[in-house]
Amino acid sequence: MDQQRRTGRQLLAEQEKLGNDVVAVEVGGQVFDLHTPLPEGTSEVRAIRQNDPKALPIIRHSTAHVMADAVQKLFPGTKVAFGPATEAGFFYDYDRPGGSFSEADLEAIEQKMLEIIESDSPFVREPMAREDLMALLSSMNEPYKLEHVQRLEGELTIYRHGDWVDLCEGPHVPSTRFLKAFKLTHTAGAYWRGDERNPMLQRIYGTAFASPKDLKAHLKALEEAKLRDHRKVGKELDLIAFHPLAPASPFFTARGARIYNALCDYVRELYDRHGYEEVITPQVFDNELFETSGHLPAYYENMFLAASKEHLEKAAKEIVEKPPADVHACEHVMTEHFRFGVKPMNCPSHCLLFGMKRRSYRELPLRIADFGRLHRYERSGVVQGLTRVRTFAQDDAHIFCTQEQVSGEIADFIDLVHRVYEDFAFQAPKIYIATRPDKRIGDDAVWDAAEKALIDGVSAKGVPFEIAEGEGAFYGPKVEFHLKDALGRSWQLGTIQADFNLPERFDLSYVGANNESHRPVMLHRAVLGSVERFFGVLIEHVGGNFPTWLAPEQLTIVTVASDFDAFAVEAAKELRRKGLRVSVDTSNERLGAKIRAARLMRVPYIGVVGAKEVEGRGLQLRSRDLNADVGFSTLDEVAARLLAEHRAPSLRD
RNA sequence: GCUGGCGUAGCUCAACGGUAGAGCACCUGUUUUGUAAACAGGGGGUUACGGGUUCAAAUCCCGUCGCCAGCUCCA
Repeated sequence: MDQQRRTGRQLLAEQEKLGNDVVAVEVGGQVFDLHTPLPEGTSEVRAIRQNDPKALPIIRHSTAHVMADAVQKLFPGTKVAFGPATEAGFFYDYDRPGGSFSEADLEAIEQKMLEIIESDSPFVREPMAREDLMALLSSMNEPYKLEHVQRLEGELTIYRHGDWVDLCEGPHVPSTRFLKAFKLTHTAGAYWRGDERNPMLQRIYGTAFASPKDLKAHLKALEEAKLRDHRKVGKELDLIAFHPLAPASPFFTARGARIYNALCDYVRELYDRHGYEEVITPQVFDNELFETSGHLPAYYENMFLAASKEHLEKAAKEIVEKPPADVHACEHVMTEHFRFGVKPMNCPSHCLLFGMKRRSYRELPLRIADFGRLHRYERSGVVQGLTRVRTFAQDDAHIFCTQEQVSGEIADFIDLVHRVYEDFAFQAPKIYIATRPDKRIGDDAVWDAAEKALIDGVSAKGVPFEIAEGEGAFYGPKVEFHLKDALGRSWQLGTIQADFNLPERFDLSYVGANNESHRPVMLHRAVLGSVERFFGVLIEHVGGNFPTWLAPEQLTIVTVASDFDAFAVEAAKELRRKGLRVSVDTSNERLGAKIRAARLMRVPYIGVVGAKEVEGRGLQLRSRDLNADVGFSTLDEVAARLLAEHRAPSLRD
């Protein structure tokens, strides 16, 4: 090794900074193994120690190698594919001749991994010429790695530990003994290279940390997150229900509907202040609409089609009289006769509405809002609680405006989104700009303009964003606002999308100041996004403890004994007259049991009524959020206190 | 849709080839109660559905439906 290119280990040793907790080194933002020669002339390095955040992906990736080693030792003939570190741990994909891995297999693998870690085998990096590497992978009978190497460019390296070898660019921990805390968590199928046309491999997920303490904390956090799962909490609090006869289609119970409507009413108040007009549009349309909008060509597999008996008869008749040549032709005959489609989005009907009248530039920007129910057919494997359903409503609106108005509308909308998320005490959302997908309508020049409009609009606000390549809607690019659920899964909620395509397809126009006809731009936007999804994420965010302004029941009045029931009922009536949501528990239970019941339902306030309260015409009030008895209050004081929290924070006077 | 797992009372779970059970919830009674569970009694199940194996199936096998974790796809 030449003098100029020393390793991180050598450098740190010279500087007496080499502890036994150093995992790797960082030079100018790049991470190297301790034993890898650093770029020429490097004299300053930063040691990445075990507790450094940058150590985590290294530890996890190295653990993935050890897992793959263990798997191949235990299950000969198993081939390996990819095995990266992820946000929460790592995985490795395998092609196992015998099929999948069981729970028992995972335990055996963990045991074998412990042996490998115990052996304290150094990870060794080895640059290799392409031909040698391909020969090596062929001899190892690793077709996936071989295929991968053919796609790779630049310097190729392998990593060894013990007798195990993997095509890998590193970096890795110095030796297996640095892996001190790991757990294999679950298995899953995963397509090779993420493409569903490819064979499905077996994936084993695991996680690893610098110390057993960190691992334990992580596993505990996962357990706690599970307790917040909106499917569990939503059921416990009697907010939502599902029935097998309506798969992926939530029922909102009376309590859940209260919250649902409170969310919509909240948005309606904002609409009043931001110049939106709410409309109501049909559910089912002649499919000609969806031909025009592009949904049938580009969104067909997500649409529910609807047919009447007459349509079915006509289709049947044609099929009997002129039998179609194949399945495809038969499908065509049927869809030709199934005249109706259930709307999957509101935009087509809003285009119809815009086009029904001669429009003036004076009307623009025209902001049309719609809580219309949408139906989208989602494949059975993708649905999930409230966050991915087949029927939902959005706090949807379409803004028809001039080119010049676009950036102003985007800026206003971003303000609106941030204000709303603050009202729900969410962290600032992560913003993505989703660009043109492969499956799309419209010319590239139009997409160029639309993408530029969004990027300019967001940039003007100075908020950070990332580009999500190819993730746009089929009709236009999107700005997406993402929040995470209790399990750390990220969901798109709000969005604003620039659309130059639909106005074109619907031939929309307005009369300008110059008395000439112009094409409007259309912005699709939603703040909550899907109300269903927002509800689900919100349940998890508040852990079922809905703030007073959303709580289905704001106050439960409980009586100490049945003698006081009459006053309790009277008090509830009086408070309800003031617009509060109040219930009375007159069940034949002891006070403690009634309090417990109300607390389990996460009611923000509990009011106890006994002899003293009847006499003073008030309640002994307990606050859920303060977790304390707040003392005696007259009914007027109770009303004032609750009414102060009765509206969203930003709407309070 | 794909891979794997799961489906027993309203809920949480037991029984894992040999008579379907518990706690909570529910109903009825007793109790009149002061801040997280009073006591007693009672009702409730074609073990998701359909088929098969077996003297015997909740239990084993096949199919359908649904749910869960991922993958692919998306608000």
